[in-house]
Amino acid sequence: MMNLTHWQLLVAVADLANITRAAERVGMTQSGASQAIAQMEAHLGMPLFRRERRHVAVTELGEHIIAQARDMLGAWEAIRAFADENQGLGHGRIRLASFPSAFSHVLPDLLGPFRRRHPGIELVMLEGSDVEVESWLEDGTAEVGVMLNPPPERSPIMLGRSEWVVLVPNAHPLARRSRQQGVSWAELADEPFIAATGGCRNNALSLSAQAGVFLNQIRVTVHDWASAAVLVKEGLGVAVLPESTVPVDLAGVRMLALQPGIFRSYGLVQAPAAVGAKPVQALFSMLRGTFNAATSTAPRA
DNA sequence: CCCCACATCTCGGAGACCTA
DNA sequence: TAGGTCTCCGAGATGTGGGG
Repeated sequence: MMNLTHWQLLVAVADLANITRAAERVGMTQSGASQAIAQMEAHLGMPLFRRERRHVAVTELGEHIIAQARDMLGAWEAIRAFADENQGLGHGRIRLASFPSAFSHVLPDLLGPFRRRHPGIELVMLEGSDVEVESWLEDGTAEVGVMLNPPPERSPIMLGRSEWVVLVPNAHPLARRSRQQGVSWAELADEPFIAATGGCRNNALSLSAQAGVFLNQIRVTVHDWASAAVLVKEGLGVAVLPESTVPVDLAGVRMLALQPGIFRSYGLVQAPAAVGAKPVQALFSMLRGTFNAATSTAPRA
């Protein structure tokens, strides 16, 4: 059975001459795309692509089929545009406010499908601290925002949950501990510390204060979580950040649990004044479909 | 309408092959 | 030898159709 994604994949492979990048474009994994193409070729009973050394090329028969696939997708886009216009979704604007780490880690993957689905709706990104985001939602500057630990009464779409971890250089004595054994705030009080805020009031400094610990050796304060991780790698000190913001390929750094554990969750909420607006409804409807279908696989941020 | 069995799809991991 | 690309395989998720 072939679905719309299969046809989009076919056209993407023809455009990009690369199965991996075509898979990314249509939101599949590379292996899934490879199998889907093989399946389509089997279904149609003819090879559509030639697998060459560094790329894939369209066969003569494939050219004919892909041309028809383009026509078909074009017709589908026209149908969708008509449906959007009919529902008042042909044009509009959503101002989306978020703190920086969500902008860089979560929102690109999340909003791509919406942009493709509703090209007439403009998405305006507003970057600020978590305090600013809340204020923009209240005064109507933004229609939608990413909130930390959003209250259930705001019916948030939960985007993820992340554990706060301690990063230490591999050469540091604490690096000999197991991850689970972890490190307490008290043990960090006199360590050279790299304070990262991520643009949030919820950060290592506020969390240590809540734990009743004063960090005596703050060497540097940075805005970006990833920068703090790099500074740890350089041996400037230790840092405490949400695990999901730690670069996955960071060598030379050990990650330990913070004891007792602290978690942060974050979700997308609507501004009170925007509830009921059609573009916002369309965005939430699409995202709820995504997250309800796979709540256990919500992306990390 | 619900449940169950079967078919299909998608994913991650492993491995083969090739190039720089 | 490392890195990039593709295929194959097993497992889990999802969709579909039939029976009660």
